[in-house]
Amino acid sequence: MPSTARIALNRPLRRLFDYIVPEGVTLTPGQRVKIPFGRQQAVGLVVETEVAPPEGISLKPVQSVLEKWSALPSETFQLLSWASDYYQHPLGECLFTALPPALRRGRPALEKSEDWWQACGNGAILPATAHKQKKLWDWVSQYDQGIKGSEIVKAGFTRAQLKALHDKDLLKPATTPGISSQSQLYRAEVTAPTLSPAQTEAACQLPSPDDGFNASLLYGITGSGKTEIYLHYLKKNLTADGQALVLVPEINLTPQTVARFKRYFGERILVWHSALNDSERLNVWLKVRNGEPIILIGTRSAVLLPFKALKTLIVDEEHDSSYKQGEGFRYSGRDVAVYRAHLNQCPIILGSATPSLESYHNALNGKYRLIRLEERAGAALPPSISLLDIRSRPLEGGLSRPALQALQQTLDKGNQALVFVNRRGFAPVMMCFDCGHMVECPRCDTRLTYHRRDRAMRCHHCDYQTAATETCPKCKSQAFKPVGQGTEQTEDILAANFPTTPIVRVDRDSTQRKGSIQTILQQVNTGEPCILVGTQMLAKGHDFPNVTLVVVINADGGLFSVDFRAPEQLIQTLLQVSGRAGRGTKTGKVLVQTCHSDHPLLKALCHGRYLSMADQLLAEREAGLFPPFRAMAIFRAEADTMEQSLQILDSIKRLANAPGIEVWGPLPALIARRADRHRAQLILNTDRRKHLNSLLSRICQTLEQQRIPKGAKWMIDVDPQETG
DNA sequence: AGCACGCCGACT
DNA sequence: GTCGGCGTGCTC
Repeated sequence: MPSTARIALNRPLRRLFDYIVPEGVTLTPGQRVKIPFGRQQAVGLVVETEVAPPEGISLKPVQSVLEKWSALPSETFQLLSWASDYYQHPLGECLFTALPPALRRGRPALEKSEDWWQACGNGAILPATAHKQKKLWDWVSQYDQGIKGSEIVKAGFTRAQLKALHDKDLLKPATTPGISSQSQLYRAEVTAPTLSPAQTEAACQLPSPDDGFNASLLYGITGSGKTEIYLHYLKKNLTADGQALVLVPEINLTPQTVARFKRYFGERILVWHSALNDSERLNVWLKVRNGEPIILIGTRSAVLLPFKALKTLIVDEEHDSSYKQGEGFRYSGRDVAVYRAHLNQCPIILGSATPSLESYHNALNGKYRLIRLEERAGAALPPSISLLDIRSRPLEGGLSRPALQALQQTLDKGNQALVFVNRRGFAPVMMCFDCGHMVECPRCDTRLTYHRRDRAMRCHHCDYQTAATETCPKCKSQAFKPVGQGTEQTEDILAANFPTTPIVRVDRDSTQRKGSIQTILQQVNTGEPCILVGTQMLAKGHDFPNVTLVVVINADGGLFSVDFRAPEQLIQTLLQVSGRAGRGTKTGKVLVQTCHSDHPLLKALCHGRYLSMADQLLAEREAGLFPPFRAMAIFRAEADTMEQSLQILDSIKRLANAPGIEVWGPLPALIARRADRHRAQLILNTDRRKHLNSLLSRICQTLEQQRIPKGAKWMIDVDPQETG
């Protein structure tokens, strides 16, 4: 009697499909197979073997087995199954995200561009005139396991000769799996970095790898040297045959960061990020899968890779919101990393100068060990932060007199300054002072941002743009003016006030135009006096040793937001950007312009104690019944009309009626219409996470059975980052 | 997600 | 009379 295997496909289906396992074939979970599916053929991943065949369905047999080994070793397979259930995303799609694109498409698991060749047939049949081809055939023949195409080219043959022999069936692609050469010696001779007394003390508190699962929250203020601690930890604790994963936000994965790790670990360092092409991804994936003792520095999705010998995890800037995937399989890279460490019984270090309230809460309740590093490396002191009340003060490009004076003084001393503006473009709104008209996006419920450099009006929520006009498009009045500040405007005002000083603007627009952020920052790296103007981009991951003054144009945006995470995010951003000041031996100063200088949060900011602010914010979260005290999930819907979206969510609300589950909504999203799609959401909130998970499971299963109106879509977001 | 089957408008 | 629009139904 033939056995039956349950197989997952890379389709948005919350179900699996059963196939007959051919005689003489044994399958294991995570193994790649080719299967017939409807009229097509597809790549599948084995989920379960020896299952009872369903009744009344005639099963098709597995067509072929792509490799003998499992693409997803058991620990990785368990991790992905857990994530599929936790985030309520179809198992098939979750499993396939752990494969590089080439393997998803059913390509062979061979080092790509590293094509392998084997000799076959008899080279003697070649005519005497083809002596070069004969030579190539003889040469390849000596390698029983096959040889890489690149080696063939290196040996002085051409691709054309290779192809000629392939056509004559004298060479064939090698079928050996791409198990490449095992461990070389990796920079064992370079010793761990020297730590300061404070760093040493922190490092001593980190767990030994033999302690099994152990999560540490490394709270290290900016400039305290967390990276040295990571390097030191890996150097001291990672054995020669172990693998390690260092997760970083995309923006922090710079050549400098990688170079720093390579100084200590040489070729043992590999990277994983969005800029890799398919063959690079495949090659890294194979090394990870083969258990080569690598240290992988990667962004979010690296946490899903099939490590064979993972011994240590590090999540740098663990508070960073980019760890949460914002679409499709909406997992949190940080949270999956913690679960992975747990599965693997290995240590994990979460590092941040501004820990997330979730992680901090876990540290307070003893789940994580809290390690504090509140001293800057070297002689540097933390920057002093002060508020600048701008009520009834005249502003120029958003800058008050005292701020301009402070900038002047900084430049006079030969130092650099940074001006933080939270909006790109020239002005976030164009308004007519005669008829009151404001230019809106025709597809979204938003205003168009004025980009003066390009004479364009752009929507920052879709790709709409139109030419800017001199007069009001509605009443043709001349009294048509920009309202509010953007980076372009601040740049202009600074240029007018400091005509001899270089002004360097850093935002998505300027970096897109001039290539990388690195090129733009060359100017700053000279150390000569200059003023940096920019958005969020400046707040993360860059060191500016000569910047001694940071001016924050306006801090009030996040103070009264409807999003419960807004205050936390505001404080984090302000502290991150403050951390740019006074990195070298010079003490930094931060001026925060605000209309609410008596706001408790901003007052606390001046005392610069992040954890005491976090305590305060946690108390507010607890009072408001928000995470991390409660579990939260959001159903979102989008459709051609708001009625449709609300209707879908209303039907979900009926399904969600269960004891202990609070349901808020449905309500239109903060930006209700985006790219002509009408969006709404339904919030589920509870103190019973397990209960919520099984409820979500039932709802999603039911929803999948129901048919949804044509243009409409629903999605589920567990532990949402954004509630707007 | 694909992909086919299936019924209604403008073309050789 | 056909080509093709995308509605809906299914994939072991």
